[in-house]
Amino acid sequence: MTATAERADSRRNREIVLRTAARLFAEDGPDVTLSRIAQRAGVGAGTVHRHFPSKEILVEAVLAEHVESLAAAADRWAAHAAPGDAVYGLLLEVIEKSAGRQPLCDVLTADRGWPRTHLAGSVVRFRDALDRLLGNAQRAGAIRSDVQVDDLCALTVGAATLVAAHRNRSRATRLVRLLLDSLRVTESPVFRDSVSTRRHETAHCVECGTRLHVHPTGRPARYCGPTCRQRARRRRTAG
Amino acid sequence: MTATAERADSRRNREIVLRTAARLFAEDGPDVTLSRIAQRAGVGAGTVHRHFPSKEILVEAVLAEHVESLAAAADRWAAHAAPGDAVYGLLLEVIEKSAGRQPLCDVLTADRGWPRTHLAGSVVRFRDALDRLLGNAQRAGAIRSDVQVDDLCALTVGAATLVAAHRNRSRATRLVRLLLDSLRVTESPVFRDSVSTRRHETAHCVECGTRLHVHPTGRPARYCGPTCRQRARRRRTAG
Amino acid sequence: MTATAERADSRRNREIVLRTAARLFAEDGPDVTLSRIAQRAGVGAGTVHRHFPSKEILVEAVLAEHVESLAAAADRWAAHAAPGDAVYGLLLEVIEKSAGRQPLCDVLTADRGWPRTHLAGSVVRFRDALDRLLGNAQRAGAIRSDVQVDDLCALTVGAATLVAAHRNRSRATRLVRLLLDSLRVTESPVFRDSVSTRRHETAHCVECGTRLHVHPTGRPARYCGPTCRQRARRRRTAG
Amino acid sequence: MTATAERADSRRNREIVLRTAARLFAEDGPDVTLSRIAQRAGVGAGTVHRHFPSKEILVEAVLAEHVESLAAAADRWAAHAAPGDAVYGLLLEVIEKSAGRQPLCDVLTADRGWPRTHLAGSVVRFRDALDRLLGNAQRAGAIRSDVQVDDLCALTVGAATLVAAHRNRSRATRLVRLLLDSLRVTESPVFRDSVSTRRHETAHCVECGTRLHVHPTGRPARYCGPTCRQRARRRRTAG
DNA sequence: CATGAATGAGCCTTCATTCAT
DNA sequence: GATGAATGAAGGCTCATTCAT
Repeated sequence: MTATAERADSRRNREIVLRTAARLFAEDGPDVTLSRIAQRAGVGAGTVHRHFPSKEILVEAVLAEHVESLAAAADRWAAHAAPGDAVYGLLLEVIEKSAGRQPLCDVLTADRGWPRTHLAGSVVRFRDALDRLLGNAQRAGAIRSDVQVDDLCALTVGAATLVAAHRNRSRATRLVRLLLDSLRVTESPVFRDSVSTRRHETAHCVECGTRLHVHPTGRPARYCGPTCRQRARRRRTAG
Repeated sequence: MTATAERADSRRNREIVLRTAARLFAEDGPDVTLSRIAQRAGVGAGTVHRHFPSKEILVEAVLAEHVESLAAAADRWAAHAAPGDAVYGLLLEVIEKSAGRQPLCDVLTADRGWPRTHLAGSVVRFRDALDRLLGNAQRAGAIRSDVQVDDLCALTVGAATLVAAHRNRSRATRLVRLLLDSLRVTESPVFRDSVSTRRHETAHCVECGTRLHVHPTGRPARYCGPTCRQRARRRRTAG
Repeated sequence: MTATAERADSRRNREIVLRTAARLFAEDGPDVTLSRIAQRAGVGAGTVHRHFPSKEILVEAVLAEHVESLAAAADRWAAHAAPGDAVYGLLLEVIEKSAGRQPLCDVLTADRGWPRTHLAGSVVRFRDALDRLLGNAQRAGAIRSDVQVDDLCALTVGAATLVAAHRNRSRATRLVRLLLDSLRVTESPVFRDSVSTRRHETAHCVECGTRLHVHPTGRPARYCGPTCRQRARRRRTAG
Repeated sequence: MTATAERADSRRNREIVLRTAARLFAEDGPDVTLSRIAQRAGVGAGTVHRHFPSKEILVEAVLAEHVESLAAAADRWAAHAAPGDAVYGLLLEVIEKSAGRQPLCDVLTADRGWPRTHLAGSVVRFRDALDRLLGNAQRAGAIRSDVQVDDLCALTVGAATLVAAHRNRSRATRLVRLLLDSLRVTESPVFRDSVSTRRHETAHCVECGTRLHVHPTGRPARYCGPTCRQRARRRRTAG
């Protein structure tokens, strides 16, 4: 298996370069030099070019991998959560994962011509998955019927930027949750053509967002358990 | 008075360069070359460097002027609008004006070390003005009491990105309005992830965001008056 | 006249770079590096690129100037010499001037696509002038009537190479003169096929070159054996 | 016999690489990359370097093989043709075979320092063989006595370039034959400076180039005697 | 011994900055 | 002051060569 072994070695290098590039792009923006990436990855400049013939292709590969993971997340949420939870859960996950990754914006919304088609495919996969989740949630009455997948993409991008811009990460997250709530159905005609009908019951831990079982009677629970309750108390008394 | 005449000429040149740079940065991103700016401004490369010794300084000057204008807008809203309207109006104006200007994000939130202190001062002025507006609004009960000025800054940045990322500008604007509504007071606990919160009734001019008096019956008004109705019509027919 | 003075300075630089490039191309072939040209010209790398935005453009400029001078020579000979002398004089001058400048070959004969049209124009000018001289000489009976301008171009290129290849320049020149005499009119049949060539019989494996035994009958073998046949097939199917 | 088998395999690989390199050098010039050669040869880059430690050595090997084949051709012509036929036949064969192979020029005439002495030896062998043929032909009166072997080498190189430069291969060949005829003996002074003089009447045996006595009347003789007439007939009937 | 991935020096080119005019 | 040519330090990319598998 000599050939296989060598290929494994090469693939590991590719992996290292990709990961290093992703980190540096996230940290320092898209203007990082290839030499720096190569240096940090511990390989020569030529190795980077062997795996990614041009810088643009490297950028695309990084983005593609990210979008790929987002699409996987969408599939995960679709499989394991109730319609309403799925969209919100996915959006939150995407926002968290994408915070600070500005070029991701371009890729999820605008369609620049990328040298290879791989990325475009991933984006389509993600948008389609998101669209399905959105449809399910709307049919379940968990989200306004006038929301479109483009709205969600732009919202995602904006929220990711918000999170990255905020000095306090946890406040940012809670703010994003508050904003996302705007998408839940209401009777008010904000998006002009919206016709809201039903209102479904869901509840999440105020601290960590875990879904809570809703009891038909009694005071609604705010936390998923003592851990989160205590954590919230600590923050209140600290503030 | 040759000296004075020359100084006037020089100042005009500075203005032209600044304005051209602002336009090109907005259009083509922060990687525009100085030669292009000089060429578009109709001056030589040396002139640009006389007024702005380095590219970073030019970038800072462009940002500073933008933030300056935002601060002025804040003052305007403070002077001429009710507390509640002022914050929302200002936020919308800032978002509209900043859409697509990504480096503005950095400046409003993170404090990168800029070569000259001018920009930092402008940012402080803006934040202070925004803070005052926020306080007024909160005292007037028009905005949640747990919102801080940092939240608003990050929100601004995120919304600006959202608007820039959305393919449909008017949908984006309406989406942003919907999100901003989340900040209005509710009976729900602070930053609660609020499945079971009810939204109260609000309505705003879809053109300028001014709050509208809600009549209990009849077709809801969409505009605050003929001026905005006409403006919206003009945009529709132009599109 | 400040502007004029500066432009004069710049033009001098351009001239220096062009001349240096011409010399180095002639001396060391077309693979000289731009840095070396810049260094020898006593300017920075950027200056070379200001005047000649790409290496190809620089090469073209060098060639164009050369061809330009050849065309001028053609005009000179046409104006000041008898028809017969003019062609031969021009050919000799062109050969002398072009000796050792191999890329000139490409330009006078083959039409590669050059980035700028300037060069193509010069070549056409030269060929037209040469064609006119040729016609005149033929009408005057000073040159064989079956010679075409393409023959002269190729001859020029070959003779220039000959001169450059010969160790003794003056012998080379006299040899070229002798050869040129072949073009003068004779009674012998046109372009007589005057020397016998005999081809010998051999065959080799088209893959590895091993000599093959030639069977007097049957379809000739192309490979020395199954190994090479298979290898060739693999390459063909690999595309 | 593993060692023997391996050695045979290795030698075949060497042959393949050499042949591929020769082809690519001829097709695409001397700037072909080694990777391309390796790829086309169906071997790895390392294999190329095992057989030819540097690119220059590979180039030299290609040239050496070519010159080797030219020397063999010289021997063949010496063995099987009359003195006059031999030189002209060889020159034509060399020219045909070398057309378009510019680096061959350098090798036949100028002595660049090649890393290995192999090539120099081949060149010497070729020049010696050519020299012998030249002497024979001169003694047979088939070629001007003032021609030296250096002249022939340079002429070869020039003619090869001419052929490569001409757009019409068959015209080029005939032109070259015409030029070669200049080397046949005449009564005119050696290497006459001939631009402005008239040519005198000469006639040569079409087969071996011997000068013929020109009768003022009657049909001009084509052959120097029965031998050459018969030889020409044989060739005509064989073709 | 073959393979092909890794290396890194060097190429062409760009562009912020300097400086002579 | 204004101009725009000159500068030269990187940046992206290539490719001959080396080396681990």
